[in-house]
Amino acid sequence: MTANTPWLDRRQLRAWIRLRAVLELLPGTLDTQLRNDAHLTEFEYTALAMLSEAPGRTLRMTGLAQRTNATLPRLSHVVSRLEKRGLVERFPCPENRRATNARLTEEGWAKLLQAAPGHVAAVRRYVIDALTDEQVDQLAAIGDAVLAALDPSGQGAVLYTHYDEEPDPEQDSA
Amino acid sequence: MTANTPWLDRRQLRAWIRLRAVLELLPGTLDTQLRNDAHLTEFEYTALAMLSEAPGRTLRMTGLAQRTNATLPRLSHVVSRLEKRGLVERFPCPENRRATNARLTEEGWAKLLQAAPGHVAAVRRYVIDALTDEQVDQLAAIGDAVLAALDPSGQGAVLYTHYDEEPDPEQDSA
DNA sequence: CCAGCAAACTTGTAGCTACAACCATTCCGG
DNA sequence: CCGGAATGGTTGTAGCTACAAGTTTGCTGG
Repeated sequence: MTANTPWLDRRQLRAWIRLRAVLELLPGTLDTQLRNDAHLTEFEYTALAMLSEAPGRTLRMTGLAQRTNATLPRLSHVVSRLEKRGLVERFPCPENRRATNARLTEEGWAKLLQAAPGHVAAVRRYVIDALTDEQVDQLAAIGDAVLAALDPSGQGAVLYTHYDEEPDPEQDSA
Repeated sequence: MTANTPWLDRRQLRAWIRLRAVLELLPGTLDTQLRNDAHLTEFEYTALAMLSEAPGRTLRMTGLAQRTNATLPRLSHVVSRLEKRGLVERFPCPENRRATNARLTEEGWAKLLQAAPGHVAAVRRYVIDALTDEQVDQLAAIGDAVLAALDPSGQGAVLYTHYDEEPDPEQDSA
Protein backbone atom coordinates (compact mmCIF):
# COMPACT_ATOMS: atom_id res chain seq x y z
CA MET A 1 0.00 0.00 0.00
CA THR A 2 2.93 2.32 0.56
CA ALA A 3 4.40 2.05 -2.90
CA ASN A 4 6.40 4.72 -4.69
CA THR A 5 3.13 6.32 -5.79
CA PRO A 6 2.11 9.49 -3.97
CA TRP A 7 -0.40 8.18 -1.47
CA LEU A 8 -3.24 10.23 0.04
CA ASP A 9 -2.62 12.08 3.26
CA ARG A 10 -5.13 11.96 6.10
CA ARG A 11 -7.20 14.93 4.96
CA GLN A 12 -7.34 13.78 1.39
CA LEU A 13 -8.31 10.30 2.47
CA ARG A 14 -11.08 11.71 4.62
CA ALA A 15 -12.54 13.55 1.66
CA TRP A 16 -12.24 10.55 -0.62
CA ILE A 17 -13.86 8.18 1.88
CA ARG A 18 -16.80 10.54 2.20
CA LEU A 19 -17.16 10.97 -1.51
CA ARG A 20 -17.08 7.24 -2.10
CA ALA A 21 -19.78 6.73 0.51
CA VAL A 22 -21.97 9.35 -1.13
CA LEU A 23 -21.35 7.77 -4.54
CA GLU A 24 -22.42 4.45 -3.13
CA LEU A 25 -25.44 5.47 -1.06
CA LEU A 26 -27.08 8.50 -2.66
CA PRO A 27 -28.10 7.07 -6.06
CA GLY A 28 -29.77 4.04 -4.54
CA THR A 29 -31.67 6.17 -2.06
CA LEU A 30 -32.97 8.48 -4.76
CA ASP A 31 -33.85 5.55 -7.02
CA THR A 32 -35.79 3.87 -4.25
CA GLN A 33 -37.86 6.95 -3.47
CA LEU A 34 -38.63 7.56 -7.11
CA ARG A 35 -39.48 3.96 -7.86
CA ASN A 36 -41.84 3.68 -4.91
CA ASP A 37 -43.52 6.97 -5.78
CA ALA A 38 -43.64 6.78 -9.54
CA HIS A 39 -42.12 3.52 -10.77
CA LEU A 40 -39.24 5.41 -12.36
CA THR A 41 -35.49 5.31 -11.91
CA GLU A 42 -33.65 8.58 -11.46
CA PHE A 43 -32.15 8.11 -14.89
CA GLU A 44 -35.57 7.66 -16.48
CA TYR A 45 -36.83 10.70 -14.59
CA THR A 46 -33.94 12.77 -15.87
CA ALA A 47 -34.52 11.63 -19.43
CA LEU A 48 -38.19 12.63 -19.23
CA ALA A 49 -37.25 15.93 -17.61
CA MET A 50 -34.73 16.77 -20.32
CA LEU A 51 -37.27 16.01 -23.02
CA SER A 52 -39.85 18.15 -21.26
CA GLU A 53 -37.55 21.17 -21.43
CA ALA A 54 -36.65 20.73 -25.08
CA PRO A 55 -38.49 22.57 -27.87
CA GLY A 56 -41.38 20.40 -29.02
CA ARG A 57 -40.54 18.12 -26.10
CA THR A 58 -38.32 16.38 -28.62
CA LEU A 59 -34.61 15.58 -28.80
CA ARG A 60 -32.41 13.44 -30.95
CA MET A 61 -31.07 10.37 -29.22
CA THR A 62 -27.55 11.74 -29.27
CA GLY A 63 -28.64 15.02 -27.72
CA LEU A 64 -30.60 13.28 -25.02
CA ALA A 65 -27.64 11.02 -24.31
CA GLN A 66 -25.40 14.06 -23.75
CA ARG A 67 -27.88 15.77 -21.47
CA THR A 68 -28.29 12.65 -19.36
CA ASN A 69 -24.60 11.68 -19.32
CA ALA A 70 -25.44 8.31 -20.82
CA THR A 71 -23.91 6.18 -23.52
CA LEU A 72 -26.00 5.67 -26.62
CA PRO A 73 -26.59 1.95 -26.09
CA ARG A 74 -27.80 2.54 -22.57
CA LEU A 75 -30.12 5.31 -23.67
CA SER A 76 -31.45 3.20 -26.50
CA HIS A 77 -32.46 0.44 -24.12
CA VAL A 78 -34.01 2.84 -21.65
CA VAL A 79 -36.01 4.66 -24.33
CA SER A 80 -37.22 1.32 -25.65
CA ARG A 81 -38.66 0.52 -22.26
CA LEU A 82 -40.16 3.98 -21.83
CA GLU A 83 -41.70 3.64 -25.28
CA LYS A 84 -43.33 0.35 -24.34
CA ARG A 85 -44.83 2.11 -21.34
CA GLY A 86 -46.18 4.88 -23.54
CA LEU A 87 -44.18 7.68 -21.89
CA VAL A 88 -42.04 8.46 -24.93
CA GLU A 89 -42.33 7.93 -28.67
CA ARG A 90 -39.59 7.52 -31.24
CA PHE A 91 -39.75 8.66 -34.87
CA PRO A 92 -37.14 9.15 -37.58
CA CYS A 93 -35.53 12.55 -37.82
CA PRO A 94 -36.65 14.24 -41.06
CA GLU A 95 -33.41 16.16 -41.61
CA ASN A 96 -31.07 13.25 -41.10
CA ARG A 97 -32.30 9.83 -41.99
CA ARG A 98 -29.89 7.95 -39.79
CA ALA A 99 -30.98 9.90 -36.70
CA THR A 100 -33.91 9.17 -34.39
CA ASN A 101 -35.99 11.63 -32.42
CA ALA A 102 -37.49 10.91 -29.03
CA ARG A 103 -40.57 12.86 -27.99
CA LEU A 104 -42.32 13.03 -24.64
CA THR A 105 -45.94 11.88 -24.89
CA GLU A 106 -48.82 13.45 -23.00
CA GLU A 107 -48.76 10.45 -20.73
CA GLY A 108 -45.04 10.97 -20.16
CA TRP A 109 -45.65 14.61 -19.30
CA ALA A 110 -48.33 13.62 -16.82
CA LYS A 111 -46.00 11.05 -15.26
CA LEU A 112 -43.30 13.69 -14.88
CA LEU A 113 -45.73 16.11 -13.22
CA GLN A 114 -46.77 13.39 -10.84
CA ALA A 115 -43.20 12.36 -9.98
CA ALA A 116 -41.55 15.77 -9.73
CA PRO A 117 -42.65 17.01 -6.29
CA GLY A 118 -41.52 13.89 -4.47
CA HIS A 119 -38.25 13.77 -6.31
CA VAL A 120 -37.45 17.40 -5.67
CA ALA A 121 -38.31 16.90 -2.04
CA ALA A 122 -35.85 14.01 -1.88
CA VAL A 123 -33.08 16.02 -3.52
CA ARG A 124 -33.71 18.81 -1.05
CA ARG A 125 -33.79 16.49 1.89
CA TYR A 126 -30.62 14.57 1.15
CA VAL A 127 -28.54 17.27 -0.51
CA ILE A 128 -29.65 20.86 -0.79
CA ASP A 129 -31.26 21.38 2.61
CA ALA A 130 -28.47 19.42 4.28
CA LEU A 131 -25.97 22.06 3.13
CA THR A 132 -25.47 25.73 3.85
CA ASP A 133 -25.85 28.18 0.97
CA GLU A 134 -22.10 28.48 0.93
CA GLN A 135 -21.65 24.75 0.67
CA VAL A 136 -24.11 24.59 -2.21
CA ASP A 137 -21.88 26.94 -4.18
CA GLN A 138 -18.78 25.06 -3.10
CA LEU A 139 -20.36 21.84 -4.32
CA ALA A 140 -21.03 23.37 -7.72
CA ALA A 141 -17.42 24.49 -8.00
CA ILE A 142 -16.08 21.12 -6.88
CA GLY A 143 -18.34 19.41 -9.40
CA ASP A 144 -17.02 21.66 -12.14
CA ALA A 145 -13.45 20.78 -11.27
CA VAL A 146 -14.06 17.04 -11.17
CA LEU A 147 -16.03 17.08 -14.40
CA ALA A 148 -13.28 19.04 -16.09
CA ALA A 149 -10.79 16.37 -15.02
CA LEU A 150 -13.10 13.61 -16.24
CA ASP A 151 -13.74 15.25 -19.57
CA PRO A 152 -11.03 17.77 -20.42
CA SER A 153 -12.39 18.30 -23.93
CA GLY A 154 -15.59 19.67 -22.45
CA GLN A 155 -17.91 17.57 -24.62
CA GLY A 156 -20.60 17.76 -22.00
CA ALA A 157 -20.26 21.51 -21.85
CA VAL A 158 -23.71 21.83 -23.35
CA LEU A 159 -25.12 20.43 -20.18
CA TYR A 160 -22.86 22.20 -17.78
CA THR A 161 -23.61 25.62 -19.20
CA HIS A 162 -27.24 24.92 -19.94
CA TYR A 163 -28.31 26.01 -16.50
CA ASP A 164 -26.04 29.02 -16.26
CA GLU A 165 -28.02 31.09 -18.73
CA GLU A 166 -31.63 31.80 -19.53
CA PRO A 167 -33.13 29.09 -21.71
CA ASP A 168 -32.55 29.90 -25.36
CA PRO A 169 -34.65 28.10 -27.97
CA GLU A 170 -31.92 28.45 -30.63
CA GLN A 171 -29.12 26.58 -28.91
CA ASP A 172 -29.57 23.49 -31.08
CA SER A 173 -26.16 22.09 -31.91
CA ALA A 174 -24.62 20.76 -35.09
CA MET B 1 -42.74 21.25 -12.80
CA THR B 2 -43.76 24.39 -10.94
CA ALA B 3 -45.97 22.70 -8.40
CA ASN B 4 -46.59 23.91 -4.86
CA THR B 5 -43.37 22.17 -3.79
CA PRO B 6 -40.40 24.44 -3.11
CA TRP B 7 -38.46 24.15 -6.35
CA LEU B 8 -34.72 24.63 -6.67
CA ASP B 9 -33.43 28.08 -7.44
CA ARG B 10 -30.78 28.61 -10.08
CA ARG B 11 -27.77 28.19 -7.80
CA GLN B 12 -29.15 25.09 -6.15
CA LEU B 13 -30.00 23.62 -9.54
CA ARG B 14 -26.46 24.29 -10.73
CA ALA B 15 -25.03 22.38 -7.81
CA TRP B 16 -27.46 19.51 -8.22
CA ILE B 17 -26.81 19.18 -11.95
CA ARG B 18 -23.08 18.97 -11.30
CA LEU B 19 -23.47 16.45 -8.55
CA ARG B 20 -25.69 14.27 -10.67
CA ALA B 21 -23.16 14.35 -13.49
CA VAL B 22 -20.38 13.33 -11.10
CA LEU B 23 -22.56 10.58 -9.68
CA GLU B 24 -23.14 9.30 -13.19
CA LEU B 25 -19.65 9.60 -14.64
CA LEU B 26 -17.08 9.12 -11.89
CA PRO B 27 -17.88 5.55 -10.78
CA GLY B 28 -17.79 4.19 -14.30
CA THR B 29 -14.50 5.91 -15.01
CA LEU B 30 -12.87 4.50 -11.91
CA ASP B 31 -14.28 1.05 -12.58
CA THR B 32 -12.94 1.07 -16.09
CA GLN B 33 -9.44 2.00 -15.05
CA LEU B 34 -9.38 -0.59 -12.32
CA ARG B 35 -10.82 -3.34 -14.47
CA ASN B 36 -8.36 -2.75 -17.26
CA ASP B 37 -5.45 -2.62 -14.85
CA ALA B 38 -6.36 -5.36 -12.40
CA HIS B 39 -9.64 -6.97 -13.43
CA LEU B 40 -11.33 -5.56 -10.33
CA THR B 41 -14.30 -3.28 -9.76
CA GLU B 42 -13.92 -0.37 -7.41
CA PHE B 43 -16.21 -2.13 -5.00
CA GLU B 44 -14.09 -5.27 -5.05
CA TYR B 45 -10.96 -3.17 -4.58
CA THR B 46 -12.51 -1.45 -1.58
CA ALA B 47 -13.51 -4.75 -0.05
CA LEU B 48 -9.98 -6.10 -0.41
CA ALA B 49 -8.55 -2.85 0.96
CA MET B 50 -10.80 -2.92 4.03
CA LEU B 51 -9.83 -6.51 4.74
CA SER B 52 -6.15 -5.63 4.34
CA GLU B 53 -6.42 -3.01 7.08
CA ALA B 54 -8.28 -5.23 9.52
CA PRO B 55 -6.50 -7.21 12.23
CA GLY B 56 -5.61 -10.61 10.84
CA ARG B 57 -6.81 -9.31 7.47
CA THR B 58 -10.15 -10.70 8.59
CA LEU B 59 -13.60 -9.21 9.08
CA ARG B 60 -17.07 -10.52 9.64
CA MET B 61 -19.35 -10.15 6.67
CA THR B 62 -21.49 -7.61 8.50
CA GLY B 63 -18.46 -5.53 9.43
CA LEU B 64 -17.16 -5.61 5.90
CA ALA B 65 -20.59 -4.65 4.58
CA GLN B 66 -20.63 -1.57 6.81
CA ARG B 67 -17.16 -0.50 5.81
CA THR B 68 -17.99 -0.83 2.13
CA ASN B 69 -21.47 0.69 2.35
CA ALA B 70 -22.97 -2.44 0.88
CA THR B 71 -26.01 -4.52 1.68
CA LEU B 72 -25.33 -7.99 2.95
CA PRO B 73 -26.77 -9.80 -0.09
CA ARG B 74 -24.61 -7.76 -2.40
CA LEU B 75 -21.50 -8.39 -0.36
CA SER B 76 -22.26 -12.09 -0.15
CA HIS B 77 -22.38 -12.38 -3.93
CA VAL B 78 -19.21 -10.34 -4.37
CA VAL B 79 -17.27 -12.33 -1.79
CA SER B 80 -18.43 -15.55 -3.44
CA ARG B 81 -16.87 -14.40 -6.67
CA LEU B 82 -13.69 -13.21 -4.98
CA GLU B 83 -13.49 -16.55 -3.22
CA LYS B 84 -13.73 -18.42 -6.52
CA ARG B 85 -10.85 -16.32 -7.75
CA GLY B 86 -8.82 -17.17 -4.67
CA LEU B 87 -8.49 -13.60 -3.42
CA VAL B 88 -10.53 -14.13 -0.25
CA GLU B 89 -11.51 -17.08 1.88
CA ARG B 90 -14.56 -17.57 4.07
CA PHE B 91 -14.71 -19.53 7.30
CA PRO B 92 -17.21 -19.73 10.13
CA CYS B 93 -16.72 -17.33 13.03
CA PRO B 94 -15.71 -19.30 16.13
CA GLU B 95 -17.42 -16.97 18.60
CA ASN B 96 -20.75 -16.79 16.83
CA ARG B 97 -21.79 -19.72 14.78
CA ARG B 98 -24.23 -17.84 12.58
CA ALA B 99 -21.54 -15.39 11.52
CA THR B 100 -19.02 -15.77 8.73
CA ASN B 101 -15.53 -14.36 8.54
CA ALA B 102 -13.87 -13.23 5.35
CA ARG B 103 -10.08 -13.23 5.22
CA LEU B 104 -7.77 -11.81 2.58
CA THR B 105 -5.54 -14.50 1.09
CA GLU B 106 -1.91 -14.00 0.14
CA GLU B 107 -3.03 -13.91 -3.46
CA GLY B 108 -5.59 -11.26 -2.58
CA TRP B 109 -2.92 -9.20 -0.84
CA ALA B 110 -0.69 -9.46 -3.89
CA LYS B 111 -3.56 -8.41 -6.13
CA LEU B 112 -4.22 -5.38 -3.94
CA LEU B 113 -0.57 -4.36 -4.03
CA GLN B 114 -0.61 -4.63 -7.78
CA ALA B 115 -3.81 -2.64 -8.19
CA ALA B 116 -3.26 0.10 -5.61
CA PRO B 117 -0.86 2.46 -7.39
CA GLY B 118 -2.99 2.78 -10.51
CA HIS B 119 -6.16 3.22 -8.53
CA VAL B 120 -4.69 5.88 -6.27
CA ALA B 121 -3.36 7.65 -9.33
CA ALA B 122 -6.86 7.66 -10.82
CA VAL B 123 -8.41 9.02 -7.63
CA ARG B 124 -5.79 11.74 -7.58
CA ARG B 125 -6.26 12.56 -11.21
CA TYR B 126 -10.03 12.81 -11.21
CA VAL B 127 -10.67 14.12 -7.73
CA ILE B 128 -7.90 15.12 -5.35
CA ASP B 129 -5.50 16.83 -7.72
CA ALA B 130 -8.38 18.49 -9.52
CA LEU B 131 -9.25 20.36 -6.33
CA THR B 132 -7.51 22.93 -4.18
CA ASP B 133 -6.59 21.96 -0.62
CA GLU B 134 -9.47 24.11 0.56
CA GLN B 135 -11.90 22.32 -1.72
CA VAL B 136 -10.71 18.95 -0.45
CA ASP B 137 -11.73 19.96 3.05
CA GLN B 138 -14.98 21.45 1.79
CA LEU B 139 -15.73 18.17 0.05
CA ALA B 140 -15.21 16.24 3.26
CA ALA B 141 -17.58 18.55 5.11
CA ILE B 142 -20.20 18.36 2.36
CA GLY B 143 -19.92 14.59 2.37
CA ASP B 144 -20.45 14.54 6.10
CA ALA B 145 -23.59 16.63 5.78
CA VAL B 146 -25.10 14.52 3.01
CA LEU B 147 -24.28 11.26 4.77
CA ALA B 148 -25.86 12.57 7.95
CA ALA B 149 -29.02 13.32 6.00
CA LEU B 150 -28.97 9.89 4.38
CA ASP B 151 -28.40 8.07 7.65
CA PRO B 152 -29.44 10.20 10.63
CA SER B 153 -28.92 7.33 13.06
CA GLY B 154 -25.25 7.27 12.18
CA GLN B 155 -25.05 3.51 11.70
CA GLY B 156 -22.14 3.91 9.36
CA ALA B 157 -20.35 6.11 11.86
CA VAL B 158 -17.76 3.39 12.30
CA LEU B 159 -16.59 4.11 8.83
CA TYR B 160 -16.88 7.84 8.94
CA THR B 161 -14.80 8.14 12.07
CA HIS B 162 -12.44 5.33 11.24
CA TYR B 163 -10.09 7.65 9.42
CA ASP B 164 -10.27 10.49 11.90
CA GLU B 165 -8.29 8.68 14.57
CA GLU B 166 -5.32 6.42 14.80
CA PRO B 167 -6.27 2.81 14.10
CA ASP B 168 -7.42 1.08 17.28
CA PRO B 169 -7.47 -2.71 17.36
CA GLU B 170 -10.25 -2.80 19.96
CA GLN B 171 -12.99 -1.01 18.09
CA ASP B 172 -14.88 -4.24 17.33
CA SER B 173 -18.57 -3.62 17.74
CA ALA B 174 -21.36 -5.55 19.43
C1' DC C 1 -37.04 -24.95 28.94
C1' DC C 2 -39.21 -23.65 25.08
C1' DA C 3 -41.89 -20.32 21.91
C1' DG C 4 -41.06 -16.61 19.28
C1' DC C 5 -38.39 -13.10 17.57
C1' DA C 6 -34.06 -11.10 15.94
C1' DA C 7 -29.47 -11.50 13.92
C1' DA C 8 -26.43 -13.03 10.30
C1' DC C 9 -26.10 -14.67 6.58
C1' DT C 10 -27.07 -17.28 1.57
C1' DT C 11 -29.59 -18.04 -2.56
C1' DG C 12 -32.76 -17.10 -6.55
C1' DT C 13 -34.24 -14.05 -9.84
C1' DA C 14 -35.57 -9.86 -12.28
C1' DG C 15 -33.80 -5.71 -14.19
C1' DC C 16 -30.31 -2.48 -15.56
C1' DT C 17 -25.65 -1.25 -17.62
C1' DA C 18 -21.41 -1.99 -20.22
C1' DC C 19 -19.24 -3.77 -24.10
C1' DA C 20 -19.04 -5.49 -28.54
C1' DA C 21 -20.98 -6.28 -32.81
C1' DC C 22 -23.82 -4.92 -36.26
C1' DC C 23 -26.53 -2.02 -39.75
C1' DA C 24 -27.90 2.11 -42.27
C1' DT C 25 -26.87 6.69 -43.69
C1' DT C 26 -23.81 10.59 -44.78
C1' DC C 27 -19.58 12.81 -45.81
C1' DC C 28 -15.35 13.37 -48.31
C1' DG C 29 -11.28 12.81 -51.30
C1' DG C 30 -9.58 11.52 -55.68
C1' DC D 1 -19.37 9.30 -58.76
C1' DC D 2 -17.64 5.90 -56.01
C1' DG D 3 -14.94 3.67 -52.14
C1' DG D 4 -13.72 4.32 -47.56
C1' DA D 5 -14.32 6.47 -43.10
C1' DA D 6 -17.31 8.64 -39.86
C1' DT D 7 -21.93 9.37 -37.82
C1' DG D 8 -26.07 7.75 -35.48
C1' DG D 9 -28.22 4.31 -33.93
C1' DT D 10 -29.96 -0.72 -32.41
C1' DT D 11 -29.40 -5.32 -30.58
C1' DG D 12 -27.25 -9.34 -28.03
C1' DT D 13 -25.21 -10.84 -24.03
C1' DA D 14 -22.47 -11.13 -19.82
C1' DG D 15 -22.14 -9.38 -15.28
C1' DC D 16 -23.57 -6.84 -11.30
C1' DT D 17 -27.16 -5.10 -7.89
C1' DA D 18 -31.64 -4.99 -5.58
C1' DC D 19 -35.30 -7.32 -3.56
C1' DA D 20 -37.54 -11.17 -1.64
C1' DA D 21 -37.37 -15.46 0.49
C1' DG D 22 -35.32 -19.02 3.11
C1' DT D 23 -31.97 -21.06 6.72
C1' DT D 24 -29.46 -21.41 10.81
C1' DT D 25 -28.11 -19.68 15.22
C1' DG D 26 -28.74 -16.83 19.28
C1' DC D 27 -31.50 -14.33 22.66
C1' DT D 28 -35.40 -13.35 25.89
C1' DG D 29 -39.65 -13.71 28.55
C1' DG D 30 -42.90 -16.52 30.75
